[in-house]
Amino acid sequence: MKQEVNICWLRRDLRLNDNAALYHALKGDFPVLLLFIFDSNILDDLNDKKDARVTFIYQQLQRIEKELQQNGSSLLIKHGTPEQAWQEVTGSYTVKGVYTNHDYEPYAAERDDSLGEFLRSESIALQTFKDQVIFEKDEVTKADGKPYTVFTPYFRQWMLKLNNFYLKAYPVEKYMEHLFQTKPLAFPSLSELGFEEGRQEFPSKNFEKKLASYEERRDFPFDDATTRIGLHLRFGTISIREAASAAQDAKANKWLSELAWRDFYMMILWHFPHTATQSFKAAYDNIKWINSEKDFKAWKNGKTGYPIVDAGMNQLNQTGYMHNRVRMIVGSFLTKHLLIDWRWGEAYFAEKLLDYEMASNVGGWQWACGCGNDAAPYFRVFNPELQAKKFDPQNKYIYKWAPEYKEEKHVQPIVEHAFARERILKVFKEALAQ
DNA sequence: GCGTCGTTGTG
DNA sequence: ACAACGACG
Repeated sequence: MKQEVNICWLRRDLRLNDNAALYHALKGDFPVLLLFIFDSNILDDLNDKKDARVTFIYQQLQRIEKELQQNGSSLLIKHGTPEQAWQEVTGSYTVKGVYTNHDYEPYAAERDDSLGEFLRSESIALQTFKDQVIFEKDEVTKADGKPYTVFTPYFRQWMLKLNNFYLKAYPVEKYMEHLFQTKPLAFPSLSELGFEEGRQEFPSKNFEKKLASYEERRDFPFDDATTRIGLHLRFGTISIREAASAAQDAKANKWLSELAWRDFYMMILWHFPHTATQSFKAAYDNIKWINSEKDFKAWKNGKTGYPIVDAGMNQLNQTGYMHNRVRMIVGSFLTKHLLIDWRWGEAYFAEKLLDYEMASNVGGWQWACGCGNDAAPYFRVFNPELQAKKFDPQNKYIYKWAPEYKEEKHVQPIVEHAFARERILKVFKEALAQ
């Protein structure tokens, strides 16, 4: 005899508190069973079997399972394509309704569209909610209803619209007794999923103490002045509402604006999904990239001969993290000094960054290269030495991550700055004239 | 008919 | 936080 349940499908919202879909599910008419799918469409593309992000997700699910068991419930875990997984779920339970939170990436949007179709054919309602941003796709628009493509006016509107109601937590705790009551369900091991335990150390969720000095110190990569919550926002282990209210309480407007950048890029990716793989400014896809494999390898391995670039790439390779100021420098260097396609850099960050998030990563790379909406102009070429002098004046960051530069004998730069600058100005000008 | 005051709903 | 609504005088 199949049991009647509402399903709440967790994806990038791995928490039981302040969760929009879970709140609405628990207020529905049937007991709520939480579902997580290890999506083979995504996992099969990961080359590293010790991918730290998989380890992180796995740990978070273990924590959620513990919380659910304390409330007499258990997490339903599936492994396979979403189609297969949903066939199994609807085969084992009488699913009365499905609740899930919006995901704005092109793959996710397609996946959820086809789930909606499948559920409709089974006469099951799918209800979806805004959860991972403060304002989503159509909430902050120009007067004519069209999406903003420039951040500054977008942010002005975003701030005008912000009020305490949008920052209020969904009181999920009050409705926990509406969870589906069950003996613990099967919990696969990491190796059954085809993975091994990777890096264990993850940034803490204790970000509030960083807010006071954030604006003043955020651009100095040696300082531990940024909050490092990108990973937690990526997987929803910190609620965006909690983050934004903390920013308001601390009057940390610069940091709040960074949360708005995140909303902005997700909104852009939703309205312009082609920008995941193509330049926002189409003319920039005419650029004749050199795309030297040798130079790309040198960049990846921190062997460009530019201390700040090499230090950044070493930090990324060793920790899965790079300070944002340095992300801008290495991004500018790859695209403008080496004339390598921003997509190559984007893909490398996607592979390495613990806090990888498509909208922000694509947005950041297109910004660095100049081909994005509201991007740095193409003729602004970061001078890596001046950037280092300004933001790492005592070489503390450089010596920490690229100690070889403590030695007197210098590594030969793979390209000379003045030459590279002239070259890129010419190449970009030609491409944009077409 | 109209201003005001409390209540309700909203993400 | 704010708007919409309805009761009240």
